[in-house]
Amino acid sequence: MSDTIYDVAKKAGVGIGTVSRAINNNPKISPQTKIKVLKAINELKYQPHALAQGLARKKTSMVATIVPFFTGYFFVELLRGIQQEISKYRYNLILYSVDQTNKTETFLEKTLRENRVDGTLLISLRINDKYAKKFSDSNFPIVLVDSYHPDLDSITVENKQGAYVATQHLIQLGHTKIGMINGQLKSSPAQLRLEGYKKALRDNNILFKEKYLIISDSGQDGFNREAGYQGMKRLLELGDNKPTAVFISSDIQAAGAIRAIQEYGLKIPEDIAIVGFDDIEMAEYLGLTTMHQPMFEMGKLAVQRLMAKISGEDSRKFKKSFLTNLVIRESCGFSRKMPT
Amino acid sequence: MSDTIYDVAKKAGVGIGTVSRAINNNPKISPQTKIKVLKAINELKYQPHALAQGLARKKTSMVATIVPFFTGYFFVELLRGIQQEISKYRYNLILYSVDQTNKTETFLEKTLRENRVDGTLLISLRINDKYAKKFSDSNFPIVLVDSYHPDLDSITVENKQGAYVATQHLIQLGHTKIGMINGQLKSSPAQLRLEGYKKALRDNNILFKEKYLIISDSGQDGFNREAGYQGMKRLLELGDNKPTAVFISSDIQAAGAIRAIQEYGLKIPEDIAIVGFDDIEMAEYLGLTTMHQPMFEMGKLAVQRLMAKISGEDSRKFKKSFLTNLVIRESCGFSRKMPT
DNA sequence: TTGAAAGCGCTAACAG
DNA sequence: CTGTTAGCGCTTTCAA
Repeated sequence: MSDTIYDVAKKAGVGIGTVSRAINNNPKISPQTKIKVLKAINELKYQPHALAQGLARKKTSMVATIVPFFTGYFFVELLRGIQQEISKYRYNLILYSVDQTNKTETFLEKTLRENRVDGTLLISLRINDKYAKKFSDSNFPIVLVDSYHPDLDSITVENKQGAYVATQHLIQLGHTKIGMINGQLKSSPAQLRLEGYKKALRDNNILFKEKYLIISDSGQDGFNREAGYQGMKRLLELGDNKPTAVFISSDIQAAGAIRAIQEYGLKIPEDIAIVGFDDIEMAEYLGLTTMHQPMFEMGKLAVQRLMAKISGEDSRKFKKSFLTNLVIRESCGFSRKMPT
Repeated sequence: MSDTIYDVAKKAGVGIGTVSRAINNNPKISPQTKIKVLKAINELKYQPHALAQGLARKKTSMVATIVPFFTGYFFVELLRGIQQEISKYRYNLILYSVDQTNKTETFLEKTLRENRVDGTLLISLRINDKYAKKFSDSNFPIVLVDSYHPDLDSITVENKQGAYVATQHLIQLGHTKIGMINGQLKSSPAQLRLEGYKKALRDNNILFKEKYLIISDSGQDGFNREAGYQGMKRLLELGDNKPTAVFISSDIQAAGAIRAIQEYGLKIPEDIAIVGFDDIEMAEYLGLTTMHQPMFEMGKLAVQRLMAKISGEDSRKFKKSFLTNLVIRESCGFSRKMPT
């Protein structure tokens, strides 16, 4: 089929070892022969067989990225960052997506034992202690993104701070009846965002009211449109006692919530102000004030850390948490000049 | 490091050939020994080394998917379909993304010569004749999705029909001054959508006016927000002569166009009706009437065809074009009961 | 420096 | 049926 290292060797009139040295920038080769070999390589348009190289080198030049597809579109930015950075290292990305039917662990197991990849990136997905320990013990490179485990490298976002800022923003605007629509508490971002919300209330001497807190129970993890829609409906059914502002723990839920508000014939922000979390692309079109997560940067950093692990340059545990920042649009009553 | 086939063989007290047979469901093995081997495999939690397997079998169990990230979010659905289907075949997906700095051809070359994958899926990206011929000649499995080349398998969408239906819809609503905002004509979807638009006008005895046609010139290929924003501005600057309805060749451009319309203080659909193309998730929130493309199904089919090629079951050229269908929301003056 | 040869871990052909 | 052996295409000693 395609040419092998033997074809190149023959053409250049050298041994295969020499060809290999030429390819791998091995110094143990004279300039002349190197040129000769390179010439043969060019003429044959020879490319080393990736698998054979991988087998011999004991490294694959591939990393796995496991993402949850049901999470919505917010990981796209992350993926862009990952891709861009990964190609700098001349690595390839294998994408595994997890949905309700496939469990994360299948892929973790695969990634760990099949030797197909040199490392893995786990996105927005929980890893249980058993696997965390496995990875940790085996020293197999892994970094968690938008997920946290004490034993592993992780890159996260300041969920608590973000929720605090979001809630604080509502308070500064004069609101005191502030609700929250959250995802399932089994996810740690959901827990932390709840903490931030509560802390902001407390710091401002506003009493936390159970009835103002909605924990979505629809769908996978509650971070979806339908959940936001239902959640807001429940809040609106409180009638005169309903909150005048709501912190919603994801933009996608906020989108559903907006629909519910519209169906009730209410207006945003006059009747009810909302602030979201994530800053997905859609947020701009919804005019949604929200907490921006630097997904692209997180993706980049994740790759850098993973590469440091793979190359063995740096084996220390690494934890980084990015701050989120408030993006003010129209859903809280502010109206800044729109950027195009 | 991790166990090899030799460890299993030793443990089971058989030769490595027998282990291999057990793994690969080779019939030339007695049930008893197979059980014995499988037991050893389980105890060792042995997993065959993917690269070694690939090298020996001359197949990698991986396919490459090359996507343009600048195209926006519409390929996410496609990716979901691809992923879901690919895992049924126990294949892995390598994702390459092309942006302005990397050219498609780098990846095509890689995919073709590096033997890292058994086949490739090219998404929404043009392939030049030279490469098309290369792939065609080499018999290397490739299928184009949302892109077309006569020499290769391709799965597309009926762009012309879609544009026709979209324009026709506007005409039926009574519009006669109908504009179009299109992407760069170098992309074939853009060309075909223009044809469909023109044909609809012609069939209804409406004169095509050059001034009503905007070819976006901003950004990569014109299929982006900014392009839609600028395009709509130019249309609105026509003043009283401006169109009363516009067919916009992608939802993402429509999003930009909507912004422009709002800035002019005009209302949709009263002052100007618009219909988009793609039906990306955001369209629902924009209340955008648009042409829906069955991305998920396209992704599935693409994988099925690719696998048929890889397995050699079917080597005929395959062309399939999916119909798009009109999704009526609010941007044209219809208002159907909202689905939640 | 260079060529030859020994793996990397597996599959498949070949004897038995 | 089963064990042995020869590759798959490359990297990396080891002598020369």
